[in-house]
Amino acid sequence: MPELPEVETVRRRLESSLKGRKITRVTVHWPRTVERPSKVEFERSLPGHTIKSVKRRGKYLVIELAPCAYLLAHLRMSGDLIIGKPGTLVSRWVRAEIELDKKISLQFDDTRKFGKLYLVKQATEVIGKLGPEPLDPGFTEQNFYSNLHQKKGAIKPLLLNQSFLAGLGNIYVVEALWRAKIHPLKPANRVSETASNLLFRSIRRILNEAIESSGTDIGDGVWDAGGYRTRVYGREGRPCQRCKSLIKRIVVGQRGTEFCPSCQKR
DNA sequence: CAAACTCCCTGTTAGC
DNA sequence: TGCTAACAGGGAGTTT
Repeated sequence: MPELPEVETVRRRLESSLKGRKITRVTVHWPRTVERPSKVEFERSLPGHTIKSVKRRGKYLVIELAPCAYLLAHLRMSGDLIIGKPGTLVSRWVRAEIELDKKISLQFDDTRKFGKLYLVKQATEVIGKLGPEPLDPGFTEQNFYSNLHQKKGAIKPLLLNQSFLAGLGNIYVVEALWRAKIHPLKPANRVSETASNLLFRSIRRILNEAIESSGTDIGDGVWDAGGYRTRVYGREGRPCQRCKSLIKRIVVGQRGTEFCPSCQKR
């Protein structure tokens, strides 16, 4: 499911096609896909804008427009953005189509309808409360540890909290905790500085590797086109790749959580 | 403040 | 074989 590496993959794929294009027409097929403003406002306001840049913040795609507006997309579970031809839908699940000049169209493909589009004056209206960007060079392991140290809840739900750290979802949190040998239920404030530093580096390494592989191969026909192979996620009952113990699965914060019972101690 | 639950959805799968 | 119910998932919002 699209987490930071998958959104970054989409961003890289779209950037060159979209930059400099002018929006000519917008058609929304599933109104609830547009979170803000209304479907009608969205369709009416967007045409005439030109795309200045295509960026990413956490799991959001941030498209900067001229004059002064932002188009943001959150892919949630099954969303994808695909370049196609105007009027020719790339799948039966296209929820919105944004036609551009040069006869191309940006199509929001989303089987489960959880994805969202936003048209706002300021990007901060949508992404203002996000936590630090894990790959931002200005975000250090010292910053990470001092934030972590103040939290008393379990580490796993904390890492999924987008206002604590932006961009991680279930897959990469499970992978990072395994790599750093930390139990998903371990209270954040009881993670040592050494372990916190290792976790920080594990998160970065996993995200970088996944971006290089164009995302994960997990998913049932949706979002499995990447080459990143998980070591623990989705591998309950199979041997740990470090110690051969069998991977266990528990539920933490209503989410399935695989871990190695002997490598990852509480 | 933190944890638990609800909602939004559909394709897949386990169970009968 | 064919059906139904359960399930997965992100994250905002609500309740405990």
